Amino acid sequence: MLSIEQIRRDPEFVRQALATRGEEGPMDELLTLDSQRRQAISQGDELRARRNQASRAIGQLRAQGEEAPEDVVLEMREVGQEIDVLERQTRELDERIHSILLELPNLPREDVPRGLSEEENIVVRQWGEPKSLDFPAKPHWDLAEEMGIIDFQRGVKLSGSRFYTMSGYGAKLERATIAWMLDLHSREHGYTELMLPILVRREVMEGSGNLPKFADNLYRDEEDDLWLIPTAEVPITNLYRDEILPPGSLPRYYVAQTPCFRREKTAAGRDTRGIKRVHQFNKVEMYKIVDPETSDDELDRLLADAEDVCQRLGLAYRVLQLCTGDISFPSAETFDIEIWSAGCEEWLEASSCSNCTDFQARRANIRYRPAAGSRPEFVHTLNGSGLALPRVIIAILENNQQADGSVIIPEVLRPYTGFDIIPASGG
RNA sequence: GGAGAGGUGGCCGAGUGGUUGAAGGCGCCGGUCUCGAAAACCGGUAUACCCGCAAGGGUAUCGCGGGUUCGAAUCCCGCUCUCUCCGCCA
Repeated sequence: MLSIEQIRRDPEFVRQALATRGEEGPMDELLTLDSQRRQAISQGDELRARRNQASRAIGQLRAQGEEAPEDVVLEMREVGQEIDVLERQTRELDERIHSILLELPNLPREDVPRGLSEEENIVVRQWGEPKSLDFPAKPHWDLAEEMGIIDFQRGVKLSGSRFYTMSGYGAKLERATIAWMLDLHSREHGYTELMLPILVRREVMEGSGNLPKFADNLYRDEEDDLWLIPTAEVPITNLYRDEILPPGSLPRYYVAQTPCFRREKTAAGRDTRGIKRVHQFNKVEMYKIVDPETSDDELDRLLADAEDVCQRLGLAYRVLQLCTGDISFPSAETFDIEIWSAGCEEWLEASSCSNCTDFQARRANIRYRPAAGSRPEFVHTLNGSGLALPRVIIAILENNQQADGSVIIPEVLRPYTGFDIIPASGG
């Protein structure tokens, strides 16, 4: 959420920053509502002050055994009604302002490349060479099906399109990869491992920025109004909701594996084959809660931690800096990591690392106290996939496939899988 | 799902209509004392909003929302959350 103070102070700046994302900020409306709101508050406060004064006087009279003067009581009764009216006005104005603010995305950092579509994203570096095989490379949907480690048909039978099941070596590979990633981040990169609820309340979704704007991409349990998380970022963002973290408690680094649920309504028809885009997938997510001063540096390190995963797996990748129009709703700056996969011959987005600055902190009201006795300030939050499993599995299968239809397991995973090759018939 | 109890400041805990933002204690910060520390003593210690250049002033907040009243932490109603017991259950 953007701060109304900033909008009040420099509406033109905010308008232009939003424009770089292709968003129109209704600044004039906001400013009008804001000034009306402040006026209503002012008047209400004044009347309440009067009433408090009168009531206190009555209290003193009563203490001395005297009656309250009739005319004062009558007058205050009227004042009370005026206060009610002003309070209702204030509440309405508050709600209108709030609902507009909830729909506005974060402002991009200064150095984010300007641009309205993904065409303007910039490749900032590449690691490794895209693998080319000396035999016809199969896409994973063929390869995995032939091996018997992914069953698309039966996934559809259970849950509909874009669901799948894994078995045997495939299921073990995914479990091993998750465990290895969690160990890497928690043991070597300094993150605290979390186990989290994957069903959350409505206000939790608001705090992270998924509601109200992106309700159509979420699954929901109507009866209890619980929502299935699209990423672990959602519950982690809200861990410290409405709290003031004491001095010395930042930075905090977290890592968690959760299933992620996305309806992908908007993407109907895209990537329909294989497991690249599905309704349920596993993801290892890294998350940081940091001092605002440090968030730009923290983003670099977050990205480096995600890159480390690719490097150790021996997956060639490139890092993209997303342009203003392509960064996600709560993000001020985002780098994507795309890994090369030899079968579908594509760069697959396996990680997205974002600095959300104080955007989520404002929504979720997460603050910290820089020093004992000082005023609370909003924290900065960052998140990054470390990594999304299906696309890593795709890349491992497609890049490491052999001419005989088997797949070599990356060395770092072998202690976790307990096997170093998936035979051509591995289900 | 059934029955009961309860939600007060960072924590514990008092408070059933009138200077209660809220006693007391703990914790924390500063000071005195000390070579230093502890103890003791003294002082301070919520958040948000509004007006103001500032100094300062005002308002709100005792789970949330509504009601009664000149006035509500205190009374009434609804909701919510937590705990205990029973039931169910991996």
